[in-house]
Amino acid sequence: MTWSEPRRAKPETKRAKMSETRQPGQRAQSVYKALRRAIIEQALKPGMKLPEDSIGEQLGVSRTLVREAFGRLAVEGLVELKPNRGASVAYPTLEEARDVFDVRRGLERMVAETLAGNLTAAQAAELEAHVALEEKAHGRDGPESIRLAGEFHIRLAQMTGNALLLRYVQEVSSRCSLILAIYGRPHSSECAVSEHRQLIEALRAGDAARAAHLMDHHLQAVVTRALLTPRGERDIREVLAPYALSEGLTQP
Amino acid sequence: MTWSEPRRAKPETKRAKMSETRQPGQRAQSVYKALRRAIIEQALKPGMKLPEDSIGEQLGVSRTLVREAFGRLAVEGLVELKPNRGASVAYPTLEEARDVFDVRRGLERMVAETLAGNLTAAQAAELEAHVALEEKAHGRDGPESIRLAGEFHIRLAQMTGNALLLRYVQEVSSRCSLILAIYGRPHSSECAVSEHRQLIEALRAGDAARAAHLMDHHLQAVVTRALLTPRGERDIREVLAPYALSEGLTQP
DNA sequence: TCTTCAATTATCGTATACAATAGCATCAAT
DNA sequence: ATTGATGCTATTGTATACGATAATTGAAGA
Repeated sequence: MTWSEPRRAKPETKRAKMSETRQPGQRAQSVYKALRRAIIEQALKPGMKLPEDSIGEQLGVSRTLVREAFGRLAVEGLVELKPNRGASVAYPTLEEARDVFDVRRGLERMVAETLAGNLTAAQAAELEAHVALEEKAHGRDGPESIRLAGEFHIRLAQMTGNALLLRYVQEVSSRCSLILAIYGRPHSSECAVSEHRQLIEALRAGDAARAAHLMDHHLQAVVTRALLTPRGERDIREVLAPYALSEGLTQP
Repeated sequence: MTWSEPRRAKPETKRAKMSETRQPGQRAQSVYKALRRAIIEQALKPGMKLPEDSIGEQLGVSRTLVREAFGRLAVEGLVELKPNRGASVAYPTLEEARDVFDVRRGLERMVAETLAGNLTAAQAAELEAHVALEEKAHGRDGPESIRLAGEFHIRLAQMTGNALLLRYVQEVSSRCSLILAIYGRPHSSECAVSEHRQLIEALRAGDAARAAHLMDHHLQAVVTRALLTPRGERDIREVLAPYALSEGLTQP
């Protein structure tokens, strides 16, 4: 590429945003995001071993960056990091699952209370549009439906304008995906569309108490619809874990 | 070292916990904890630059481990990580500060609601004892008083038995320390002892609504007592930040 | 044939090496 | 004297190297 005016320095400093020029730290972020998505979409299944070498090789980076990503994912509870035994996709216990859902209910209640009466017209419209999408994708296309339902909650959190609240909601949402992958029914509808509709209505009306209440019960419903169903202990892990623990052994 | 019974395999697997034998990953953890404490105790002041080399040298580890610690601390919002410019102790804006306090109020309300009516006698007694300590350290020894007040909230979170809730409360507490270091009054009493006493009483009585309400107002009081006092923009940073931002510059 | 021990291999934990970038100082030109 | 360019230095981003630990496999003995 030739520059018509190579003498002037300033225009160059503006970091050309060409697709080729990846700024540093970007690749680490990419690894993190790739793994995160893979876990949430269950391409990497709960409990699966995550060797640093093979993953780095696959993604075209060194172990260093993979390790960095593991660190972040471990903080978020998506991978487990055992000393000298490496990383594996987290396999939350039922107790941890309950903890996550409890916290999630609390956080999303905050979201509802914050948003009640403070939605702009544009925001309300966007939420309605989102629910419409959910309705369209309802019966067919299971994964898409699940993704949309999750996104609804994320959008709500974003609308609060509270960055920390958003981060926490994202984190518990991710972990809920994992949890439902393990303990959820195959076709639990996740979020009933009508419940989302009612919630929007309450937010619009500025009825904080009702909005919070709806959100709380909505998430509670998700739990009872999906969770609480160890579905026949489909995994030997679940069966053996208590025995292993009582013997002081670590589950493989 | 000689083993009297080297044939039996089981006793060996118990990993001897000799003080000399540091298990791997331990050193990384140590670096993390050291930096965390240093930041919270304001040995490392907000905005201070954190060069990887010097810190690693000081702590006797390589940049690798320092970097790992930075990653975790960045997730928790205690350090800021800018590409190619390294790490520095976080310097939360007033807006971020408000976000943190809002989330904290929500989280601790959860704690209060969870604990109300569920305190064992032993737990109640421990809390009373803690408050007694706070009272003793009230006037004198500022730092100690602040530490105790913070610990009270951590102990409450621990008593819920919800590991995730505990982690979040710890995180927001850390960040609140940073925030108060920047925006707090020199001698804000932080937590009024009487408010802690009232809270314990409500928890004991099982009055969830009153407990939540007390907690909420207690933390709100902390904010108004301490925060909201940019104390005369004592730092040029605060003054220049908006201008720098509007010009796309990053504050040094 | 089954158990037990030992050697091998795979993988991790940490340090170091090397390349890239940003900040700074020096110096020339107007 | 001030402004802008240019090379130097410090520090970061990433990869690789090496020692240490755990998994595995194979062999030997019962």
